[in-house]
Order: sequence, then C-alpha cells, then structure tokens
Amino acid sequence: MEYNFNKIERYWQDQWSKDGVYHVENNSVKPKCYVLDMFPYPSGAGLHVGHPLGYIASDIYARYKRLKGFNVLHPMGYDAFGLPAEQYAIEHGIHPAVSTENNIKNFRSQLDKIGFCFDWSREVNTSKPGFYKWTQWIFLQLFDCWYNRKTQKAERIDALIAIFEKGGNQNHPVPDAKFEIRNPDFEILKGHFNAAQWKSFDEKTKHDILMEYRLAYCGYGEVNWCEALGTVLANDEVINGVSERGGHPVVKKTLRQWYLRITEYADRLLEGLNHVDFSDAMKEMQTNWIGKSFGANIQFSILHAQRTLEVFTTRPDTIYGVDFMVIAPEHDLVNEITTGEHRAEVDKYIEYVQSRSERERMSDKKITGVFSGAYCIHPFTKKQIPVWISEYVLIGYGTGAIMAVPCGDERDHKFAKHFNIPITNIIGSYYNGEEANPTKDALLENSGFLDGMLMKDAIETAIKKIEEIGIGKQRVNFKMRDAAFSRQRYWGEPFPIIWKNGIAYPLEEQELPLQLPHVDSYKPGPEGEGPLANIPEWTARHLETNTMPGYAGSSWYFLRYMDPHNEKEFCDRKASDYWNQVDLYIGGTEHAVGHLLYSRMWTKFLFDLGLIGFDEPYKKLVNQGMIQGSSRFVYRVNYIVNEPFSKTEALPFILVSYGLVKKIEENNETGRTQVNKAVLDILDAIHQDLSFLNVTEFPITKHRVPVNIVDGIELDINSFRILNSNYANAEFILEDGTVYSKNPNGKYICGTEVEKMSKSKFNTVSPYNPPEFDKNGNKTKDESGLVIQYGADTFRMYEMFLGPVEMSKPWDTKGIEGVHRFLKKFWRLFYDEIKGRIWDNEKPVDAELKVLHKTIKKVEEDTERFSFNTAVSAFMIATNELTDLKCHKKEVLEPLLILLAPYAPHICEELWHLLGHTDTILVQSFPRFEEKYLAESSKDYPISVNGKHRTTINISLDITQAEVEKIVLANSVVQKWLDGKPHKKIIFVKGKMVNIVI
RNA sequence: GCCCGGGUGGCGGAACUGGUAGACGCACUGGACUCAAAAUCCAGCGGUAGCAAUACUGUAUCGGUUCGAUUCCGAUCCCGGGCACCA
Repeated sequence: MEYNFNKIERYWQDQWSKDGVYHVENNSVKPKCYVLDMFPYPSGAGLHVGHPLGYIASDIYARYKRLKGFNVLHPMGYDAFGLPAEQYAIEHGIHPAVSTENNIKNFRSQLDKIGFCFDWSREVNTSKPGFYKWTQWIFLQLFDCWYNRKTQKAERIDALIAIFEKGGNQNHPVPDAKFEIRNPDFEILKGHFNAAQWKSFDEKTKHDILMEYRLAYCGYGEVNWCEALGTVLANDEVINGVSERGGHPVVKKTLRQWYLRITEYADRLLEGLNHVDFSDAMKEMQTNWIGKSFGANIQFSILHAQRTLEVFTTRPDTIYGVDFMVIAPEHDLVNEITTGEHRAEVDKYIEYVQSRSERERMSDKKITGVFSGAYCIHPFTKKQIPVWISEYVLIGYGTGAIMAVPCGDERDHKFAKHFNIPITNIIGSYYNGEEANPTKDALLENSGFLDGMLMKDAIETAIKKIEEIGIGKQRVNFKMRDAAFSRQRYWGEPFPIIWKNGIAYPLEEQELPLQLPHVDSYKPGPEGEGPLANIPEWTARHLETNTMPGYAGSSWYFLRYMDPHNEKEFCDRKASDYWNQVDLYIGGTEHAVGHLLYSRMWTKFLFDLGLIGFDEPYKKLVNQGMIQGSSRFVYRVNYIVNEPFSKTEALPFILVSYGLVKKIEENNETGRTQVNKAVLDILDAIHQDLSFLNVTEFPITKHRVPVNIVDGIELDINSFRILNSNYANAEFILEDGTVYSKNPNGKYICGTEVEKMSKSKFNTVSPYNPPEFDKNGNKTKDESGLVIQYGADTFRMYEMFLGPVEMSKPWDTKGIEGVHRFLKKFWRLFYDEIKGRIWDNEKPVDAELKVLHKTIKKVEEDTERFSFNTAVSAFMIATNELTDLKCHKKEVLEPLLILLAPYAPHICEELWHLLGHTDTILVQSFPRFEEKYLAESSKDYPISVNGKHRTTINISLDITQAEVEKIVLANSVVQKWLDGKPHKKIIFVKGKMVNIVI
C-alpha cells in the first residue's frame, strides 16, 4: 500500500470541513489559547511560498496546543483595503471591491490546500461594511476623547469641556503636537484661557480648541504631491524626487489631514514593552522609534529681531561649544531672519529642498546648507553665532532647530568642516580635530560656569542655570510624531464626519456604517482631495472626503475574531474577557513599528474606556523571516553594427552560459576568445554577409528567466525556447564552450541572485495554483504547484525544515525531495508496498521506547520554543532509527503519530484511522515524556589536551574528579600527548568534558 | 545616513547556558537490486598531507578575554529589513 498523498489530503480536507473540526466556541472548560497570524493583504499575485511560512508555524503551534488540551482560537482574514487594488482599478477600470473579492477567492483556495486549522466561520474582511462599521465606531470614540495627562488615560471630551467651564485650561495645557490648525483667537491667548474666556468663545473657536485635544484630530500636514498625475504619492512611489510611474516631478504640498494623537501614549507604549514577550530587537526598534530623550529647550535671542530661536538639545552641557545654529528649511523663521544679500541663495536652496524626500535628506552623505545672514546671541558668552539653514535638520523633530556643537556631534562636525566654520573645543584632548567625539566623560573646558565639570554631571547644572535665567526649560522629547490617519484615496474606510462651517461633527452611531459610495472614476478630486470629492451626493452632505489609511482595520482586527458576527458591538466584553490577549502573534518584522505600535495604542485606548480588560494586545510575538526569491539569469550576446540602418534581425539570439560570462567579467582573456569564437562559428553557419557587423566586440546583457524553467541552475532549453517566440531558434554557448545544436546534452548554467520574491522578478514559487477555465467552463490549465507535486504535508514540513522561522532565507525548491522521502519512509513503518500492513501489536523493547521518548522530549521542547526546523529533524532521526530497529509496533508508532500530527496532519489522520481508530487524531492527548526510558549510566566523554579534542573515553556518570583523573591519565592517547611531562591541572565538567592542561 | 537582524561545507542548516564544529536534509561520488529506469538500500563526503592510523587547519575579516570561543568583548567588511502614504 502506497503513500497516496493527493488522495489522502483531498479526502481529509473534505472530511474535516464536513465535520467542522476547526470550529471554536467562545466558552469551554479548557484553558484558552489565542494563536494569531498577521492577516494578508490579498494581492492579485496570489500566495507565494513566503506567505505561508508564518501561517504554517502558527498552525503547528495551534494544533500542538489543542493536543495539549487548550481551546485554541486560530482565525484568518483579510486586510483588504489598500493602494494596489485602487491602482489596479485606475489602470483596468475594475472596481476594487471586485478585484479584492476575486483575489480573496484565490487566496482562500490556495490556503485551503495547505491544510490549515483556521476557523473560517470567524473570517474578517476589513473592507466589508460589517467590519468597517466598527473601525468607524472606534474612530468616533477617539474623536470624542482626549488624553488626561493627570490621570494618564483617555477620557471623554465632555469631561474636558466641564473642566474648561470650571477653570479654563490652566491644569491641562494644549498637548502641542506638530500639526494643529491654529485658531487666531486662541493664538492671541498663547494657548491659555480661563473659565470666563472659554465661555466667551464662539462655537467655532471652542471646536478648534477641542480639536487640539482630541485623540483623533484634524490638522495640516505635508504630502508628496505630483501635479502631473494630479495625485498624492506614497513615499515608495517617489524615486529621486520624481514619480515612479511616469517620472513626473513631485513636490511637498500641505493638505488637511487627520491624525491620531499617539504621542500622548508614548510613555505607556514604552512602559508596556516591559510586560510583553517580544524579542529584544523588536523592543529596541519600538523604543528607538518612540525615541524618548531628555534635554532642554533653549531660547536664543536673534540679533536685530524680536523673536527668539528655540532649539531642543539633549546635551545642554555642551552649550559653550555652540559654533553655529541650524534650522530646518521649513522653519517659519527662515523668511523672517534671512537678510537681503542672502535672500536669493536661500530661496534657491529652499526650492531644492522641496524636491527632496525626507529619506533622501536623512541618508545623503553630501552636505548641503546655506547661511541665512542672521546671528543668534550666545546666552552666556554673548558671542554672535551664525544661523544656517540645512536639510539635515528636520522640522518634525524637536523644535526644527538645533544648536550645533561640532566637537561633540559628527554631523555638526562635518557641516562645520565643509563650510569652514571655526570649531570651539570644549573637551580638551577628547577632541582630536579630525572627528567629533560624542563622549559624556570629558571634563569641560572653555565652558564658563561649567568649566572643570564632568559632562554627565554638567547636564543637570546647565539645565538649572538655563531655567534660572529664564531662557529655557527642561524637556522630554519624543522622536515619534502623531500618526497621519488620512489618505486622499478611494479604497479605504470613509470617515464618519460631516463638516459644517469649518467644524467637524461626528455622525450618530445609528448612521454607521457610512458606506463607501460607488464611484465611476478613481481620479483624485480638486486640490488633491480624495476621489470622494468628485461625488456630488457626498459633497452635498459635506461628508469628509479623505479615507482612513491601511492600518485602521489592522489596529483592532484581533478583537473582531473573538466575536465576528456581533452587530451590536465591535466585540462583546464577555468574548474579549474570555479570549483576552493574543497568546502568540506571528508576523514579519516589516511591521515592527507601524502596525504593532498602532494596534498597541488602540488597545490601550479601548482599555482606558473600559471596553476591554487588557491594555496590551499581543502577549508574545514571533517574527518570521522573509523568504527571498532566488532569481535566475541568462546572458545574451548583442550585436554592434558598422553601418547605420543595417539589419540585425536575421541574426540569431545567442545566449552564453554563466561560467563563461563570469570569466569575461573577471577579465579572463581565454573566456573572451572562447565566446567570440563560438559566436563567429554560429554566425558563419548561417552563411550571410556579415560585413555590416562589428565582429570583434559582442557586449553581453543579463536577462531574467522564470525560475520554473530552471532546474537548480541548469536552464531547461526547450521550455526556454517555447517561452518567447523570439527565442524559438536561439542558440546556446554552453558551460563547456560547446554549442547546443552540436551538443544537445550539454548544460546551460544560469546566473543567480537573491532578491525579494515578486512577480516582476520572475522568481516566485507558488504552493498551489488553482486550475484555470475558459468562458465555457472548459479547463484550460490543470492545478499545479508544490502541494500537488509533493503534498501539503511535505510542503508544510519543508517550509519548517528550511531553517529557523525568524530568519530570512532564499527559497530553493531542491531540498523538498528529502522531506518527501522522509514521509514516505515514515509511511513504510506502517505499510509496505508489497506486504501491505506491517505494523503489529508486539511489546516494544527498551531501545524502541528510548527512541520514542527521546523524540517526545525533543519535539515538545522544540515546538514550545518555535524551533520547528529541529523538530522536523527529530522526526527524521526517529524514523531512521525505528527503521534500523525494524520496529513496526503500534505501541511506539501510535504516540509518534500524535506527535507528528501538528506538522503533517493529513498523513497522520489517515494512519490513525488505518490503525483502527474511528475518532479524529486532531483532538487526542499529546504523549507524555517519561525520563526513565532515557536513563544512561555512562557517557563518551570528549578528552581534550590544552583545549584540543584528542580522544573519547566512556566513563560512568556517577564518578568523582579524582577517579576521572586516574582513568584519563592512564589512557594511552593522553599519555602520548603528555609525553612524560607533568600536567598542570585537569578540568572536569560532569556530563560534559575533560580537559588536561599541560 | 540612522535603527534592528544576519554571515558556519558545493547548498539549507545543527551545536539551546563558553565544553566532541558540521546533527538532519539536499547535491555529489561509488556500490547493491533491476533487462533497463524509477523507487529503495549500503558506503563516502570541510580543506591540506597521508594507503591508513593520524596530524595540521577551519564557523565573514582582524584583534582580545579564557584551561577551552561558532558562542563573550572591541574594530572592520558584506548581505537583509525598517525609516512614518506599500502592506
């Protein structure tokens, strides 16, 4: 009886679905476990082998936990709003809802073939009104709340109004983010008002003030504006200052935007990291992103000006080392302070910066800047300090201005050197004149009242002094900015907001969901507004025309899975109390700071309102690595012609094998001659007048070929010729220098490169491609993919076998054979092709039980610590050992089957039933490991001399140091290495090793 | 540029807390079975020298700590991810 994986897998997938074995209830006497994957964006390209890596890992863990007696929630859904669907709509005129629906169907059919234990009755889709109704609802709660810094939590806006009516905003100053719209009345008061003033404000002013406190608020922000495309572009759609599509110029444009006041949660987001099980790297990334730093804001008075220049610095101790000031090109002082003679130069510079993305400004090594002509007065030395304008200072960070201390800061140093600004040394020998030294350990020099102090200690002293003389204040600064929460797009959640007389009013809860209306064109509205601005019925109601960004739905979707069909609430409190936090969340590091921080914030917010009972969404996070594509290349000979207009079309395409190309790249002359000769031989054979051709030089260009027509690195020449009619008669210069038409058995070797896996790079490998049909329902293409070729069980185990889940690695299909062989071998423990059933009911012996229990221990430990690759090897080792022992005993095989079921559920369920069971293997109990079967009395100790391994001696495990020394010194190999010399000491680590030091 | 991660045979990787480097698998080589092929089984497989026993060498590079370093520390190089409108 053969292992017929296709039949087995189809049968059990059907059966499981019929029996509803994956259906999960919200109440159970069992302990709960919530295992979640980051849900996919259903792209048109479908699933490739990189997607399921995390899903398989979580699936194994979920199945394992089920065997361990847990009630496991393991859902899946779709993050279905997004830019690509809208772009596709613009290009093909297909409504995003339609293309998204199709993509989801395709994803689902692919996912189903891999045998996941998802409870599909809980599927969520962020673009469905039933889902986004609650995204809108949560947004309205954010809009209706402010962050009370006194109580450190979100509270209703009514409470704030009550506070204002009683005592103005004395105790609750404006949060002061970067993006608010300033109301002129409010501006006059410099942000402070008392109860009487509050009551005297008109409706508009009151709302403007409240807007400055709301957790979801409106403000102004800069976007990448492309006039030619008439649209706002994402950062990755802008390359070198021009649009990726079409290469049109892109400039910054200020538009009204929605923001989330995530900065108010900065401290709690930071603190919360102490209570979650994320990797240190992940915590570090989030910590750095939040970027909490301590320092001071310092006012520098400007020569001949009323206003002062405020800088933020973390190093007020270096204030005497300030040699110049730098302000961001967007700083509102630029205009005011630029002097006449520098005006033209500054204007030119500002224009240049307009075309630069923030990324470019941060990453460029080139130093740019311009002198404004203005000077600040140093508050202590009274020296004049020049004010420069440079793109390396970002308006969004700190105050958008810095005091530059070249001897202590590398970027300031480079800037000073570049523009020949004299450098003051305040750290003596710590500064060598060549490189800045950011030390805090130097004793300060040339530093007035700070002279002789250790820098570390001087920070506080400096702040005190600065506060004393009233030129600044101690301050905590965050690098994190408020989250931009609107997009000028169609395919996203509409905001449930109506604008009347410049005031934003929320829709009533009964009016939700505010459905996304149908549009005929996805073109942006006037002035860069979203496509919704083109709909008269929409604008007549004065509805907000922006839509929410991609991360809106994903910020809370994990809660919806708990209670996906609830029409009264986003999630019943009973359900969220039962399922509580996600016990295991698996997803890519690319979401390290975006999605994870936003969903952590939303969770804290919902917790503040008492809507859920926990304030961190994910208890444990595992980051899966990326599976990269391994691209393949062929190398084509190009022709140079002597005469213009001469025809090269008649000449054949010639492709050169990689080894020869490599020789040429290495300037190897023989390689060059070999190729030239081969090319000329081929051309000679076509008997044509080649006088128009340059026959001494044949440049070679590199071209991608689809990985599926390359076996490893060897090109399948026939498939290649079929691929493209141009190549039908292509000729090949093979690896050994021969020509394909004369040596049809020779090999053409492709070049390789590891890149992102993507359709455009022809390097995607798909686990499953559904069959294709024509209009009449006739099948035009069979289903295909690794799952069809090797089976889902093999595919699942191979993905895990590739290496640790956390690590990125290139995909290589080659090794899948090995895992497939293992499953066949495992099957042969039970059934033989000739003899049929070979499993028996005999009593196992110690050696067999030892194999079993060793494997239970290893697999359990490895699964618990997400080391799935080593667990797969453990199964292989067990199978090899049992085969060697000729063990076919049910008593050993049955527990092994349960052990393997999370990894390869189909084959295990089939064998489970063949062993005579009628219930499902999926809900059995995980076998118990028993130490007694592994007990050993002795060990082969490695014996080293001076740390070098020389021999092994089998020594009893319960033995003293003195006895070991005696045995070891008596050993002939050891005596040879001692060579009569006395030993200095003998290191004996019980159960590990022995080392003799001479 | 900044932040985070990674670098071990021809390849994917193992070595979990500083203790036998290369488990397991792929590829490759030789052999068995077969008319043949597939499948399966057996043996070999980091490099250098040697028939072998064995010796030297070897975990990106350089240096350090240690009886002992793939593992800890310092410096350098290379690759991947993120950097706020891709998801």
